[in-house]
Amino acid sequence: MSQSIGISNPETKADTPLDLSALRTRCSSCSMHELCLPMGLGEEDMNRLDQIIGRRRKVPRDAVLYRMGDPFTNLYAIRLGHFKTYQINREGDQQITGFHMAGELLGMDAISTDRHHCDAVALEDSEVCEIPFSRLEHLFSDMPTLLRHFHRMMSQEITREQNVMLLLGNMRADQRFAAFLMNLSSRYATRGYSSTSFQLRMGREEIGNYLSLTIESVSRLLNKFKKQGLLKVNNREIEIIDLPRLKAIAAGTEVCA
Amino acid sequence: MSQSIGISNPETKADTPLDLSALRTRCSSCSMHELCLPMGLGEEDMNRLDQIIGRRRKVPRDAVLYRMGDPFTNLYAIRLGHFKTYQINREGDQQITGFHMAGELLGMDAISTDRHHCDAVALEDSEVCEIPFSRLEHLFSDMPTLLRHFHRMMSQEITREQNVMLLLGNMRADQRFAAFLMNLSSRYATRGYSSTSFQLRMGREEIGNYLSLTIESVSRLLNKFKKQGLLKVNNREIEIIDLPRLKAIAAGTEVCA
DNA sequence: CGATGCATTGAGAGAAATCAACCTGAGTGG
DNA sequence: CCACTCAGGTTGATTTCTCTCAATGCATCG
Repeated sequence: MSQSIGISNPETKADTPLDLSALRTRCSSCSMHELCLPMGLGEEDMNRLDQIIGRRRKVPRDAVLYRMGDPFTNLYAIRLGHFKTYQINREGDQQITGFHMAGELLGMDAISTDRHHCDAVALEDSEVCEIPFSRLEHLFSDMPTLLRHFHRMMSQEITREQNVMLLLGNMRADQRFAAFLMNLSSRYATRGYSSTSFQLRMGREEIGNYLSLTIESVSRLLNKFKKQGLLKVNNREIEIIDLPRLKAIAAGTEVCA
Repeated sequence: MSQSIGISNPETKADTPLDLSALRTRCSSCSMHELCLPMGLGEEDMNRLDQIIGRRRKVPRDAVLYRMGDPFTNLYAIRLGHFKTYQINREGDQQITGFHMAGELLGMDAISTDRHHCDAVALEDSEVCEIPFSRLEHLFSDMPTLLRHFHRMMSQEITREQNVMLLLGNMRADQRFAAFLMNLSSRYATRGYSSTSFQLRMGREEIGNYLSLTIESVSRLLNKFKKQGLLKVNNREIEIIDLPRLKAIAAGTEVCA
């Protein structure tokens, strides 16, 4: 379960010149740089940010990026792939607190205590940029644009969690599930992917855990939505047929008999 | 309902010299300065922070400090009193996202979009310090201690919300309520108040809303805890008798028959 | 091929919601 | 002073949504 992550970076292999590989991993050439930390930075500032980034590392599926209680040294920007974060309570059961995709920042909850407050695990083979927080702090003093965007990202995390609270607090099962799908849909859209056709990177159990539903309930909901012609499902492949109605269900405007 | 807040500051009355009133409202003389934004600042830095703080203003009970959608210009540090923040969904029902007390910062969720994401309402007559965010940002560049603590406070808000997610996600009614009481208890303790005897500043309905329970359930739980000798209740007056057992219930270690 | 992991489907149980009645105390006004 | 209202809180009976338990299906894999 607690698979450790190798330091291997296969990109530095024989036939590729070193600087080319370095180039490929720079912020400026990353497809996420308009969403991620370097958003809005000029070329020079982006280079300075590049220089403090420890390394880009691969995180294989199911590997742990960090664990609750680990000392906090780095933030992680997701370059590629998907992660889940979850907390574990004393009873030993976990609560998934979020699913995260490329362009998002992991680890901000650790700043307050210098220890990570949750586990982060890759849902598929992924890549992250390691951002040493103390070095990032040094940049803040003369890169106000960077600081401002960092604050926006933290604030965004706060509102994201507020929305989950709303979801867990006052939504019925069908609303929750619809809201979950709508959320994925819009996040894929901002990343330039299809908003109506995508693959779930997490299993039913993980969806259920996140939404506080049982795996059975998730299965039943998926089936109900399918029967009502709202979407097509094939294992983890989702195609949304009736986006407006699904939105309406998520909003509570429409009830799903 | 939407009571507007007067600009009145009764402290500038005749027999009190102006600078004395100014002195009384400075960070250095505020009992919360070891919890609040100025934590860890030297005298000089604290003065600089003082200078950008717009005004200290009174917020009467039930008055709205800000409303969802309002443009974001200030953060608010609570000097005195209690607030609730809540979101409203399209169906019109509200979800309380937090109860906030002196020393805490309100409005951080607004940074990401420059609009407030929730309403903030005083639960009792309260006082806040208005902190113009753009002026605060100017201070960051040469007050690293301030910036660092600001980051800690944002991070703290993220972990606070994660804990609520855990609460809403996998706790039973009695656990939620016990966890709620334990949370208040420890927060009063850090503020130098009794951890076992305090007054609830919110009604049963607000507690229920926050914990996603009905008002009836809250009432029954209160009664059950009372019968089991865990606490004494008198309207909003709470006295915790068996703190360890209440903690155990919150943790799920012990079940409350 | 059975084994294993994940997903689906059905029947029954349970925790909390809903509905409804009632209590209590503060405030109001005759 | 007492009757009245009204909001907030309590208590009891019933319902409902989702969970739990159990069986089954359906892929992948050694």
